[in-house]
Amino acid sequence: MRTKANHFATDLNKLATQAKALSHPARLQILQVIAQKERCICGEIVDDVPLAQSTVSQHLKVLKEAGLIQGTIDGPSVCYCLDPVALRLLRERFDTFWGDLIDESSATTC
Amino acid sequence: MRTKANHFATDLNKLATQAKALSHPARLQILQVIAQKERCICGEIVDDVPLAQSTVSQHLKVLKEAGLIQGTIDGPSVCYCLDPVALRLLRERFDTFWGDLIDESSATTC
DNA sequence: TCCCTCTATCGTTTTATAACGATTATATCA
DNA sequence: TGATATAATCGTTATAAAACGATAGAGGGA
Repeated sequence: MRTKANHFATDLNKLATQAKALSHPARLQILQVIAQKERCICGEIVDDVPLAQSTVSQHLKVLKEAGLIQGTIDGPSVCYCLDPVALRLLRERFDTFWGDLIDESSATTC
Repeated sequence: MRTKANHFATDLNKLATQAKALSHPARLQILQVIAQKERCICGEIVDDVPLAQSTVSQHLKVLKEAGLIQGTIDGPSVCYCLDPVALRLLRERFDTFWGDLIDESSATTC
């Protein structure tokens, strides 16, 4: 799609990009699985998520490109773990956004 | 796309759906504009956002379907405002999700 | 009534997503 | 070296998303 993403403020772009990484239940579940196991390889995620290996790999790529997880090569497999710093930053980004919204609109209705 | 959304837990589906509503910078900006003005009509948003009227209307529909804003007919125009309850709920949903992730992965790397 | 304003919807085009099977590349192990 | 395991990538298909112009419909004023 021809998104006019460059016409918007950079902080909104960043938040939107990372929100998009969170916009699929499989990716949310993958994050939970990684968190639960602390670190794991792709195959373990495939066992827990009702999707084909190639699809899981694709979702992992999206999460990695959003900077939410890290993957390091470990022999024949790849070890995935969360990126705690990025997640904390994202959480703060969201909190700032909520603050902007909710401070100003205390309880207004229309 | 043939999303297997029904194969995932309902809370993950709900969070993913609302994250998707936040996954475009225009929609984030629209939320900010509404919050700033407390309530406003579509035309005011069109003035603030670099998109055509029909595109803004489409984004408003997405936000309304996600339950994040409300729109009531006001004469010839439509008055939009945030849904503070829904936004608070969404924020809590996110916070629960962050808690799940970050409690378990204190500072693990791979 | 006629015109004007406002916004939703329609139709269209372009691009992105989701999903899968099949293939490829890289390591480890025998 | 050859076989196996692991995961990324390729190719394909189907569907959704983003954007716009044009149109339609509903109200309010002259």
